[in-house]
Amino acid sequence: MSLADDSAKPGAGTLYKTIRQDIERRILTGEWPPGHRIPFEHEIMARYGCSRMTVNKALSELAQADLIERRRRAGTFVRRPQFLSAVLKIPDIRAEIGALGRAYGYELISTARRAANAADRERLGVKKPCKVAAIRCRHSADNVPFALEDRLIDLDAVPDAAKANFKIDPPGSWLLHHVPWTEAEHAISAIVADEAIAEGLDIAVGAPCLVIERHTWRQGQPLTAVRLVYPGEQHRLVARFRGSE
Amino acid sequence: MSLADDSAKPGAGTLYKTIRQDIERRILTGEWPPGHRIPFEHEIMARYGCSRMTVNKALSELAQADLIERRRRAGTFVRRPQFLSAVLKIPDIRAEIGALGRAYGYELISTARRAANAADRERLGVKKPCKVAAIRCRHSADNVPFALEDRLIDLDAVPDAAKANFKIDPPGSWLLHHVPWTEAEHAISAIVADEAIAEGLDIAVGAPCLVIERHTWRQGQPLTAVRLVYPGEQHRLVARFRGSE
DNA sequence: AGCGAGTTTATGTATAGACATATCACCCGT
DNA sequence: ACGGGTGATATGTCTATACATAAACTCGCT
Repeated sequence: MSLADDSAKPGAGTLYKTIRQDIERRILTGEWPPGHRIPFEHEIMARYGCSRMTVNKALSELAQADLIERRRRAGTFVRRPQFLSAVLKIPDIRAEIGALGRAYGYELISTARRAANAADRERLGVKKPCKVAAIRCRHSADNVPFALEDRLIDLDAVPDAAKANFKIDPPGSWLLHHVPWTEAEHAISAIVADEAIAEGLDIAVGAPCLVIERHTWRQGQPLTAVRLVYPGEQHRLVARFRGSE
Repeated sequence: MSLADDSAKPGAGTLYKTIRQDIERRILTGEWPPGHRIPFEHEIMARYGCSRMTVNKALSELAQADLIERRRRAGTFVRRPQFLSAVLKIPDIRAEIGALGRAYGYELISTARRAANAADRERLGVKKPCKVAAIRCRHSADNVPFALEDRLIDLDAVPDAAKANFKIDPPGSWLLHHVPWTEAEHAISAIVADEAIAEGLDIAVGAPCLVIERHTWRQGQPLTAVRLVYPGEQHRLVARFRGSE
């Protein structure tokens, strides 16, 4: 349209991305604070001299990323600051250690297959009787203990797990590559090492440990429950968050 | 129309959502495993009797959610299993306690304003001299200590913080509502309580504690660094992940 | 065989127009 | 004042079409 800024920034290449980034920038710098009403689609389309669908695509993506909220008839608004959230990536331990450039070691401590007792069912969150596999193992990096794992697998939900050989491959890696999941829940807490943990991790009794408990489901059906214990002062979980790439 | 399955599932309401969910279901159940090529857009549009733009909208959203990968000329493919990742929501502590239905208490322990010393600059990650605010405070729930907070704020980046009154409102809440941020990094670890922490949290020396260290930036500029210490056996961080709603 | 140019193809972006739908704002009657 | 009906309006979905672009494939030349 006529104005000098028509050239705009070619930093994006495509129009809708330019629009999206322009709006994102205004939100992130605080120029448009939370609650602020963003111009209507027809205003933006006039401003950039494009069609409504193009504006709509930019705004839809921002809405999908939870940066803005759209209300029919009312308009589009900058969302109140979300909870400070972060994507916590908890990779397969073998891959994690490999990524650190250290030698991965794995040791199966015990394995059992049994009909689920009350404690197993409670832990997995299943009501009906089922068979489970119970596995304990240890991961190490450069021959230094890295984490202890205590896992239950619902063999009715994951029958293939009965055939898998966990003497060589850790169950976490096997499951991640063979079993699709739809929901996962992590709980992170801190404990002090008791005698068994101290011995397993080669640390002092009373040393702090980080505990991650993870439950995984597929379509509401429990698959596995795992408890990982890390030496707390040596291990850190790091999560980084960027406001939509 | 014509085919029996045209009725499909009205569970979505709109066509593109139906398409999106149909594909999502096939991926999540493993019917279309990682690496599998999804039908071409023209095939899907024939299958549902709709226009290409509608199919494209469904696929674009799945691509934005990282469930599929699209390659020109080659087609659309189911992505390999991502890292087991979870969105860890770390809310403002006041809101967190309020959500638990408990009474929030806040106590300012100490506050200082000074030119940043070497340790401050190291911790914030700034190189140039600047002024900082250093705040220590305690959060409690139902009069039971909940967390200790030790925070640095870069006053050059957040000049308004100099005027804020942290005697009544916790700095985390104030920052969350007044300062837009673009990047955050969390590190989670476990420690045992030393004497100062034990006294502050009213727990025993040697008890396990969960530590969250958070750094926040705006456009690469450090804003604040905070260290939160929680009683480790009472507090759990919970993160739940669903495969795109 | 090896290599480069041209062709094909699936996705990527954009358009103008249409109808649907949720809601807010206003007006009107009680 | 209050409640209900009604119209205006911004977003939500969808279509049919067009051209751009990147990458894989084909083919022919050396």
